[in-house]
Parts: sequence; structure tokens; C-alpha cells
Amino acid sequence: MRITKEEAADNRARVLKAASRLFREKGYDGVGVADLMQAAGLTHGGFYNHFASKEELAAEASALAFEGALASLAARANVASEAAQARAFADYVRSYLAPETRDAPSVRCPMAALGTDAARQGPAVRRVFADGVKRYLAGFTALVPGARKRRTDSEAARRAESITIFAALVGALTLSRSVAGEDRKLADEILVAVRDELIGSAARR
Amino acid sequence: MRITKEEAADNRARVLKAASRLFREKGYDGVGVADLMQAAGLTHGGFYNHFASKEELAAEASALAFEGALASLAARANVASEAAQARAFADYVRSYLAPETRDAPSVRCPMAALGTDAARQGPAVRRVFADGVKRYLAGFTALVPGARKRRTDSEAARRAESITIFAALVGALTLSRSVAGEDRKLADEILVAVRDELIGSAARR
DNA sequence: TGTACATCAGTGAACGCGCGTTCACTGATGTAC
DNA sequence: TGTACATCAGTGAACGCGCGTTCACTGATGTAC
Repeated sequence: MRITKEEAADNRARVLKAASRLFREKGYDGVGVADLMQAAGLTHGGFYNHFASKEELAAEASALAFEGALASLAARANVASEAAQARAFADYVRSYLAPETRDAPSVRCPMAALGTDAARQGPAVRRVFADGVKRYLAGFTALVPGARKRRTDSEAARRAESITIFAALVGALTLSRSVAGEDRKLADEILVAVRDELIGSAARR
Repeated sequence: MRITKEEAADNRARVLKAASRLFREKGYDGVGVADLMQAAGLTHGGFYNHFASKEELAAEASALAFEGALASLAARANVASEAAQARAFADYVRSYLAPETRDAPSVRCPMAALGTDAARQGPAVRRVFADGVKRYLAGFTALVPGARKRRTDSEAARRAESITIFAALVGALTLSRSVAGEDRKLADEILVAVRDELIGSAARR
């Protein structure tokens, strides 16, 4: 039952998208090839028509997740006025640390969802992460306000500050998720605390 | 070949300690029961003489890892002078974000090593994490300097700030580890940036 | 204190299961004429 | 444009492997007398 080239490409894309979500939700080892194919409406046997191995898919799926993360940055960066940038930054922090984000890892930040896992994966996945983190940090630095106010600051200082803020975002999401199943109050407290600290601290500059 | 009660208790403790390290290094799913027993010099069959299941061991091993983390906090907290507390805080941050810490997850912070994994584990492990994070945050807040200088600050503000700082520590370690295998320069930059930001920002208060 | 026996930590084979991967097969698509 | 055949995406059974867990067995320890 051979199918159209476009259909095949479509199927491949659906497997990739499902993988990008499922890996973030359950971890690389938490999802099997059969699950992934089923999520795309296919049977497991055809997997190797599209991907050389599960690890190759994991690398491609991680890259797709990073594309999404970078796109969500790009959608908010490069605004005109300083006030608009401050708002864009605050919006981004609020969205990143929303309880809905914590409860939907499958469509959110790959670094928070798969960061620890990625370090234990093979070279293909690790390369995607190294590249993705590098590009993400560059984009995030552009989103952090303060460039105009603190003209004297070096680029290096801006970057160091941006890295720290992003680390706080990743850590907050990780911590909140790790306790959310048992102590929702603590999980929410973590998100609110870091959100208010980061937004408040940016406004105070 | 029955053995002494003390020997048996010793064996159990060795399995537990090995598990506490190996889980942090390779993740809960990255280590098998046979590996754990072998690390303690035993064969896999006897595992169930000591633990009801792998998950129960995972919960106990996680609790042991948290004990270590809490002990490392306690060793530095409760100092006499404000200057001494500032130094203790800076030392802690330097140690937490040292490259050696990044490269030795098996003996370091369970939240950074297993935070994402824990959220996907069963209730026993999740309970240990919820309890551990709660206790750790309380201990960490006591370590963060500023209590004396900012007398007007509420306890809530102190706590929110401490949570943010700790989130930055966890996030920095996670990000650094996720790229360390492929881009050591970026991995080091992340550690240095967050370290200097946190220590500098604490000193400026 | 000495003896007889029950206990139980440790061993290693075995079980069932799910995993990543392979394979023979199907049949509609793509292509050569 | 029509025909004949090669291609190849998808199917589902099968493979080998490692996993968590169980089990019959061993023999020194612990205990009852």
C-alpha cells in the first residue's frame, strides 16, 4: 500500500511533532518507538523508513522543540520603545512561569523539560542542545531590558545578567514541577516568588 | 550462606548509598537493579530481601541524597556575624556552581540531578521530593545574607528572594550540564556568569 | 555451655514483559517506454 | 496518453536483549532447649 510522497512527508512530520511533545512530557526513555508511531496514526514497523534510529529522531525532535522556543522569543523581541521591551520581558516571564506552563511541559521549554536527560543522551542529541542553548541565550539576552538605561554596562555584563535570569526561570520551572504532584501550594509559591522577583528587579533598574 | 545481622544491615546501607549516587548520575531509569547490587558487591537476586521494589529504593535513595544536601547547608548556616554569613553564602554558591560540581552530579544536589525525573516517578519518590525541596528551601533561606541589613523586609520577601537565588543555582547547573559534553566553554560561561551575578548582587545589598 | 533446628541473606537460573530493530510481504505510486 | 514494471511507505510478526521480579536452593547464623 504505497502512498503519495506528500503523504509520506506528512507522516514523517507528524511523527516528529508527536516526538517533540512526548519526549518533553515523558523524557527520552519514557516513550517508545511504538508509542511515537501510534501518536502519528501509524504502526511501529515503518519507523525506520523515516529515521535511522530512535536517537536520530530524538535529536531531530529536540531541534524542533528548540525552534519553537526560539520562535516564542523572536515573537517578543525587537520591539521599538524601552517601555515596550520592559512589557515584553515581563510578559515572557509571566508566561514562562505560569502554572499552565508547568503543567504542560510537552509544549514548552525543552531546556527545562529535557535538560538533565539531554546530558545523558548520545552525541546527536547533545549537539542539538549545545547549539540550541547557545542560540536561545543570545535571543533571550536581546529580550532582557536595560540596554538603554545602562549605557555604561558592557555587553558581557548584560549577557551575564541575562544568563542568570534565564537560569532562574529554568530552575523555578524544574523545582515547581518536581513538587507539583504532591504539594501544589509550594509549587505555586516557587513560580510566584521567582516571577515577582525577576519582574520587580527588572523594573527597579 | 547466611550472614551476620550487622553484615546484612551493612549491605543494605551500601546498596542504598550506591543507589543514591548512581541515580543522580544516570537517572532513575538509567540504572538497573543488577547494577545497583553489583555496585554494592552483591548479586541481583537478593535485592528484594532489602527493598520491596525498585521504586521504594528510589524513594529511600532520594531521601538520602536530600539528607546530604541539607547537611551541606547546615554546615554553613547559623554563623555568628553578618560578614561571616556573607562569606558562607558566597562559599556555598562557589561550591554549588564549581565545574567539579557540574561534572560530579552523583554526589551533588538531587534537585538539579533528578528534579525533572522525579516529577515522572511514582508517589513514593514524589513525596520525598516535595518534602526535601520544602526543607531545603527553608535551610537555604537561612543561609542567604541580608537579614540584618534589611530589617524592614518581611520574612516573605526574604523567602521569595532566596527561592529565586536557589532557582538560579539549579537552572545554571542544569543548563551547564546539558551543554558540557559538547561546548565546555559555554558550560563554563554559564557557571561563572551566575556565580558572579549572585555573589555580586548579594554583596551590593 | 552445648546441641538441634529454624531462619533468612545471598545466589543464580528463570519468568514475563517491553523495548529497539529487522524482515518478508503488500499494493498503490512513480516511472520508463 | 496508455501500459508494464520497479519502487517503496506502511504492516505486523519476529528477533534478541535487558529489565524488574520470582523462586528453589544453600549454608552460616540465630535461637530454643
